[in-house]
Parts: sequence; structure tokens; C-alpha cells
Amino acid sequence: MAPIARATAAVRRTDASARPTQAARRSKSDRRLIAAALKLIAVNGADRTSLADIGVSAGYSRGLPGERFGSKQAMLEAIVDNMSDWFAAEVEKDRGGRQGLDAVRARIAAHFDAVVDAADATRTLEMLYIESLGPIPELKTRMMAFTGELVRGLAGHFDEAQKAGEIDAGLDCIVLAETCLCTMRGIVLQSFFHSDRARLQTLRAQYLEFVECFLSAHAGKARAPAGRPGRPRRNN
Amino acid sequence: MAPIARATAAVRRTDASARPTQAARRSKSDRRLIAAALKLIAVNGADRTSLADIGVSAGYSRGLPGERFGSKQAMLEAIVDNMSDWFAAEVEKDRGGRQGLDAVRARIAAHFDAVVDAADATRTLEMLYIESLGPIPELKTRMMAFTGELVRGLAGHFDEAQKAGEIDAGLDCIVLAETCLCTMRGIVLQSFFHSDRARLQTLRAQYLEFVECFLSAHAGKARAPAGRPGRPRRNN
DNA sequence: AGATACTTGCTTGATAACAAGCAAGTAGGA
DNA sequence: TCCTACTTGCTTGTTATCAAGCAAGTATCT
Repeated sequence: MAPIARATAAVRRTDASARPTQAARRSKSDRRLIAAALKLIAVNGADRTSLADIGVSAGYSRGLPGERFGSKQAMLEAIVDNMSDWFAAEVEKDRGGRQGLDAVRARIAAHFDAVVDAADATRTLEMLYIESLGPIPELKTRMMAFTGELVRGLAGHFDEAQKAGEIDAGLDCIVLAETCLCTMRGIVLQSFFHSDRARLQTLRAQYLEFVECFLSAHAGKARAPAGRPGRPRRNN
Repeated sequence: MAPIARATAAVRRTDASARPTQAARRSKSDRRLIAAALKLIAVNGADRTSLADIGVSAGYSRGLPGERFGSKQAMLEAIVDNMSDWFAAEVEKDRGGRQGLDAVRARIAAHFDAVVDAADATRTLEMLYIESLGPIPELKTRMMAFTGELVRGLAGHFDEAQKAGEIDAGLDCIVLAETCLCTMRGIVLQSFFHSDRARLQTLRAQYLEFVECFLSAHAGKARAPAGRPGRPRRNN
């Protein structure tokens, strides 16, 4: 659930269960540091979050984050990597084995769900997304790579949909996917301003209308495949 | 064009034209300070932009911004106000006298055009949009007000379209408008990552297809509640 | 008109808070 | 005992904010 644990260390604790191993210690502190960073950055932004605050908030000393990650920049990069991997995995997991438009729908749903399930994480990710526009190119590169990965993933399913005849062959899958992700990003950002969770769901629903409408208007000619939704109808 | 000048002071200069009046001086320095701030914040973000840098970059001393605006926070607020007014006026101006769907289209076009015409300004606005999520509520309030204004403006035209029978009576104009603005915001943000200006236009065109598709699918006189947006439901 | 008093734009120096990074140290697991 | 996780003290650089001052514009009086 939480996008935190990455170093899955050997947690084999000896029979004397009160003695954690070194690797377990490190892994635990890693996790807590990143969790604390997510919480703080989600609220204050990266620039206003000091390494000292992160360390103390995680229950350690003020110096640990710097010692562990080497520098603040490096820590931010680690966080982005961590979350990118988690988010992509989450979306991919929720896709199940689906393909084509079903996979598109699953990815969109997974995207919004992830935002709800891991609010700190996604909010931090969005904060860093913007701040990465600054002069430090390292984060920006990673963010673009991350976004590109999502775009290509989604575009791949549009491709499948084209090949399966679910949608028009003339559509540009990459552009289509990118537009979808932009919209989702915009909606997610907007939802950050309203603590009201229902707002997100409302906008999400409206967005799905847009998508289904577009898809059915551009439904492919080959109408052999079974799974094609005829009308802008949501599931069920 | 530029969203800068606001204090339209009495610029009545005496016939000895080389002697600027006090008000003119102040107005000029105000303009230059804000212009410098826009440039710097667009690149570095507000947190990484110091008042000293702004002053020097504007051609004045490092102390002037603080002295003029009172505090950094206040300066940011002034900038947001300035730009909000300008942006809203720009969009409204481009609307001309149009109403209904034509006005919707004009507003969307104006929105994207403004981004291209005043890149620094909009980029700064977006930067501040995100940073305003932080713990200082002042900016956040203004940003929400600004966004709300845009939403209501757009929604008003959807309303007109409904009354004119251009679109379904069942549609929620506010939600529709908000979704549109979210998408535009997302696209604009995405375009910041590519110095390539064509990317923005590509996504913009794709988005317009979405909109037109949705509008024509929900065109015509009020029909039965068949087309009403269903409740948010995720596809498993 | 010309000189004088006053106001306002702008600059410069000082200060205090804060944050990142480094180095030397302590404690706890192997 | 050695190694590693972690802490603490310190240095250095940055930045917002304040206070004092200078210079240029404006008003007032004669």
C-alpha cells in the first residue's frame, strides 16, 4: 500500500526477538525517514522542508537524513524513484491482465485510486513535479522519464485497442495518452485545494464521461471483437 | 500585453519632460520589480527567489522589494493579484461579445493563447499555484478565488448554452467548467517540461477534439435524463 | 520666482534565524 | 574486536527584515 518500503532487507530476527539485525535497522530507518519526508513535503513543499525536520519527525536525530542519503538533492531523487516505481507498479497491478480499452479504463481508475489511497505520496509527487521545473535538472529528468513511462504505458493500450479494432486507426495514441494524463494531473492538483474528497470523485466522473464519449465517437470499424462498449456507458 | 502595470499613476509630466514625477518613478519601479520577479520565479520558483535577486535583477538595489511590498509574502500576493486580474481580463477580452458555446471556445482559446503570449507570467502563476498549497493560507485563498472565478466564468457560458438549447439541460455546468480548466492546467504544466512549443499546440488540439466530441454528443434540446452523468463508479 | 521645509523613492549596513554539509564521536549488532 | 547505524557539535552560506541615511521630488512661504 504505502510506497515506502523498497529495501526489503532480511528481517530474519533471531529467536531473541528483541534484537533487530543491522539490515533491519537500516531498512526500518529508511522507511521511516521517507515516510516522514513524504508527510512533510506534502504539506510544506520540498524547499521548506529541512533535512533536520525530516530526521526528527521520523524519530531520529536531525543529522540522519543527510548522513543516510548524502545530500538533500539525493534524498529527493531517492524519494522520486521510490514513488515512481511504486506508482507505476500500482497502476500496472490494478490493470490485471486487461488489454486495449479495458486496460485504459483500468489504468485511469488505478491512477485516481492511488491518489486517494496514498494521499501524502501523490501529493508529494506532484509538489516535486512542479519544483523539478527549477534549475536543478536532475529531478526534472526523472520526472519526465516517469511521466513518459506512464504515457507510453497508456499509449500501448491504445495501440492494442487500435489493433483490436476498438478505436479508429487514425488516432495518435501517444498524444491521446498524454492528454489523458494531463487531465488527470490537473484534476488531482485541483483536488488538493479541497479537503473534500467528493470533489475529486465528481471531477473524475465527469472526466470519464469525456473519455467514453470520445472513445465511442472514435470507435473502430472492425466491430468483431466482443468487449467493445457501444455507448458511453460506464461499466456495470 | 504584459500583466504588469497596475498602478496607473498620474503621469502628467511637466513640459520639462526629463523630470519624472514621483508617482511615475514609483510606477515604473513597481512594474520593473514585478517583471523581474516574474522572470525569476518562472525559472526558479518562489522559494528559491530572494527579494535581493529581484531588486538587483530589476536594476535597483537589493533592498527595494522588501521596502516596497513590506514582506516577501506580501509581494507574492501582489503578484498573484496582478496576474489574476490580467489573466481574467485577457480571457474576457478575447471572448468579445460571444455567448454560449462560442464563448466557451473563445475562452479556451484565450486561455492557451495567454500561456504562449506571456510565458513568464503564466509559468509563475502555475508555480505559485502549487506553492500556495503550503502552510501559508493567504496565497491559497487567492488562488482558489482566482480558479473559482475562471470556473464560474466558463460555467456561465455553459449555462447560456443550455438555455439556448445548444447542449443538454442535464449537464452540471460547474463540474463541466472545472473539468475543462483542470485539463487545460494539466496540459499547460506538461508543456513546461518541453521547451518545444509545438507540444502545447498538439495537446491543445487533442483536447479540443475531446471537447467538441463531448459537446456534439450532448447537443440538442433537452432530452430525457438518459444522458445524465452516472454516479462515480470505478470499473472494478 | 526663489528659497526653505517636508515627503517619498531608494540604498546600504547590520542582525538574527535557519539550513546544509562536515567531522568527530557514541552506541549497538556481528 | 570490528563494523555499522546513528548522534552531536560546528562551520558556512543564505535570506528576510529592520533601521538609518541619502537624494530627488513636492509644497509652502516670501
